[in-house]
Amino acid sequence: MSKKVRVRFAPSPTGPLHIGGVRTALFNYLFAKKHGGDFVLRIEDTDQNRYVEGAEEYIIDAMNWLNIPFDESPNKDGGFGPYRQSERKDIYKKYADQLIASGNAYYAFDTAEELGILRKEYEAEKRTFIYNWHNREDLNNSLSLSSEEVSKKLEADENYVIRFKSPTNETLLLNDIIRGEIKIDTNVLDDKVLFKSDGMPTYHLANIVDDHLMKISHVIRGEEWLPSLSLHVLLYKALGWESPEFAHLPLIMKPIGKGKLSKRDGDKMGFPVFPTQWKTVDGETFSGYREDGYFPEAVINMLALLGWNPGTEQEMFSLEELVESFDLSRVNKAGAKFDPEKTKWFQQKYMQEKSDSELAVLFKDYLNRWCDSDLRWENNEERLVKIVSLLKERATFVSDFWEQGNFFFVAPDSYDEKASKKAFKEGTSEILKKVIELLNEVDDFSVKNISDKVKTWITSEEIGFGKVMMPLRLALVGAMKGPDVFEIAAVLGKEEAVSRINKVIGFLS
RNA sequence: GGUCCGUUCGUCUAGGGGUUAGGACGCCAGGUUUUCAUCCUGGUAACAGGGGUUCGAUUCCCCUACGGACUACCA
Repeated sequence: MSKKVRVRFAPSPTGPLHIGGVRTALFNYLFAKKHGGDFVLRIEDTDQNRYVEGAEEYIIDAMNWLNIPFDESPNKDGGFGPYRQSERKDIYKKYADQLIASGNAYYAFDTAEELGILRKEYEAEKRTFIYNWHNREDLNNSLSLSSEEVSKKLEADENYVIRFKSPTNETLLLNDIIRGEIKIDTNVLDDKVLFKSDGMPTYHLANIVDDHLMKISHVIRGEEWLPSLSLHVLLYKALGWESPEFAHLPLIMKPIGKGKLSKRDGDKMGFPVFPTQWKTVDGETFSGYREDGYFPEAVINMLALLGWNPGTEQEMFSLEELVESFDLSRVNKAGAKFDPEKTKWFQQKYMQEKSDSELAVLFKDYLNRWCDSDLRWENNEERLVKIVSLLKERATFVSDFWEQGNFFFVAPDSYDEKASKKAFKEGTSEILKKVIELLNEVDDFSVKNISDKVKTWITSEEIGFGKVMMPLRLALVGAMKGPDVFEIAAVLGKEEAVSRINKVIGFLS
């Protein structure tokens, strides 16, 4: 590649960035880094009506959480700014004028209402209304009007838009890195609005101008843009510019049902579609992966493998490994249904890979945030690391440490009903009293010492393990779950363990 | 409706003219763990249909069906 690789992620700040957008950003990032290029964030806010407060901050915050840094953004000028289209407003008109001068565009004075009525009429006759070569001479524009009339309207400050004059009878050969060659008959194209009556360019114009001015080499975007590709290529040609290369990514679809994943699907089906939580001004809340306890590595890994694969059987990828392996030619053409289960699986894998001390810090943070402050031992680091190590293999989220191991902090105040029936029998009280005796005889309350003591006794008395272990577990935990009983006892300490056993004995009598 | 894109297990996917069509998630079964989970082993399950081309097609071509996107002075 002779030209420096520069790609951009160009979201519109109309709300939170959903998982499909994140993947587009990720693929752009991977491609840029793979080729030693730049990754640019450009905010496409040419539609003032749809602007949502906080959306831009959301995007940056979410990408930060995911550890995908931008080389250039509104906060980090790399010599191609500004990076918000609203701040580039003055740039675009000149190019629209240039297109009019060269005969590639024209003024149109039809109002939105007039066109709306026309569309309805066409629809009623089961015809399709397209503003292009077949009717533009009959509509209200600088092609149908005399130049005097046009000048008069312009001087009178009448509202107008600038439309692209699509060529006729041409066959366009477009190239997409992922899809290959696409043939388009220019006669089916419509004369898209390039410049709106509010003085702002539409996406189409702004996009081309900015990509050119920012020296973007590759445009990697969602498949929903494929139908506009011909317009964009035509615009580059009309402006006399070299067109970047294009890659249109497959869409992410709903896990069940039809259509592409939309923002409300997540909370309806029980999984997040946003990287981080989002609250609307009306107070509606959309859940996010961050707040639901996912690690960013897990989200990235899952997203990378949605629509792309390395061609090997490797599934776990760090960001660095993704950069290393990524290749646009291995991106799929077909849309992919989103699978929340697979995300959970990745999360679990990353959970297992984290060190105990790292997890202890996260768990402590969780405890401080969500649990009563009078929890015993909460500030004992060593103990937390131990607890986390015992609980890790049965945890997917940090919150599972609490759900799976709250008995480490709080004595059970009830005993699982089903398990009680199985464990609490005639003679259980006597057995537990003996266990207390045994525990009291242990000086160094280590797992090995406790275990040896109790097991030796069970074997010599021929009582049967179940009769001892089940009530003991219930006494310490309150249910038939959790790590090894002796591990738990050791963490609790002699005093607490004995106290809990005594509690059961009291409960049984 | 029109235009364009697509179609391999339920899902994500590998493969590609001759394969027992491979992996992963999920699910099921067995083993380990004197609990639960983890873990291990095994199992279930797919080339949308019809025509060509070819000695041979899941793979190449065409048609149909189905799915998707777009069809705004939104991006």
